[in-house]
Amino acid sequence: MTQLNKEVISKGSKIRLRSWLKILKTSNYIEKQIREKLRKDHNTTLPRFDVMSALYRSNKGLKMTELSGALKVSNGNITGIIDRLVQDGHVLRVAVEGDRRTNLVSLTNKGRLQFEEYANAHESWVNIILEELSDQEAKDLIKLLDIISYNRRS
Amino acid sequence: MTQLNKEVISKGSKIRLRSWLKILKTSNYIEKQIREKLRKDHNTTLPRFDVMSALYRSNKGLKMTELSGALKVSNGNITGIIDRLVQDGHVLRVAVEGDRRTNLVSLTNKGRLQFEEYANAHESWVNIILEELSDQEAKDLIKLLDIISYNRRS
DNA sequence: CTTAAATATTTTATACTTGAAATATTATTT
DNA sequence: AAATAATATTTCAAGTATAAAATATTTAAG
Repeated sequence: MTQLNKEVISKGSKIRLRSWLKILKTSNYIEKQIREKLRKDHNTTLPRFDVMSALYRSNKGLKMTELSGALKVSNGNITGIIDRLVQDGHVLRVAVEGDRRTNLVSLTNKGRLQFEEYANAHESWVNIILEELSDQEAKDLIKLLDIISYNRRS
Repeated sequence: MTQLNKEVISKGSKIRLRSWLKILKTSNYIEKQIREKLRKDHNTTLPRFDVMSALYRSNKGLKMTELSGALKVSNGNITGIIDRLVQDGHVLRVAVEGDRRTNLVSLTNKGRLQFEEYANAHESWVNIILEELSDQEAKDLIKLLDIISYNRRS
């Protein structure tokens, strides 16, 4: 390999590395603010919010495995989060007749109302955090990020 | 507020929300692959990699508080990670004369060599994951993400 | 100089997170 | 039908993460 080639490759390499570090930094920066808001203003956590969000979008409820699949986390993880949401009265585990392995998890009325509150607050926080981004820039950003996970398995 | 205004605001609102969800999804997607690679190929973890990376860039070592500040994590968190890195022989806690509260943490030779190995692997993983992104797109992406944290305190 | 304030770090309690092992149940194969 | 495979979930051990309390030490004020 020539010296020139090495440089070209190395240059492209670094800009992609920098892109990733920037994505990570931005993501952590936003995530941190949201976690803090959820904790302080609503006494909840991002994982619980995410689980409730997935349940909110489904009518009939979700199985544990469907939840872990949707949020791309481990099965064992979901168990603990659901345990706590059940304690809070936000979520219910319902036995499925015909298959005693499965539980269908769904929001209680309380959980449903609570999530709507969270979701409204969440949307306004995000708008404040991203207020410097124009509509067009937001669209461009989505398009660029789409390139990265274009041919993704999931 | 008129119906039209509501719509305009709501529209802008949603595109920013979608941007954030996309950033998060992309970041998690990449992070997950890197964590898995670090664990399987190098028997280490992302937090340890991050700590070693910060130490690698500093000559004289860093105080615990400087580390937690640099990585934007809690003080108590760093304690545990350093404990494990010390056990591995990758890192050293050196007493600072003149202030017995402080320890200066730095990489051992072993840790320094090890990190260089990690870093090379890391860069090539990132290049593979982001290979669909052209140099120009990578630059554009960075520019857009910069807008978000433009007037950031940190 | 001695109390009070500030700084540096660790400890603690709680919650997340993972992958792997264990359990339980259902479906399939012989 | 009995053994085997597949599916659904929980349990477990280890590591990460936070905020708050506890410790230790240094600095500053009176």
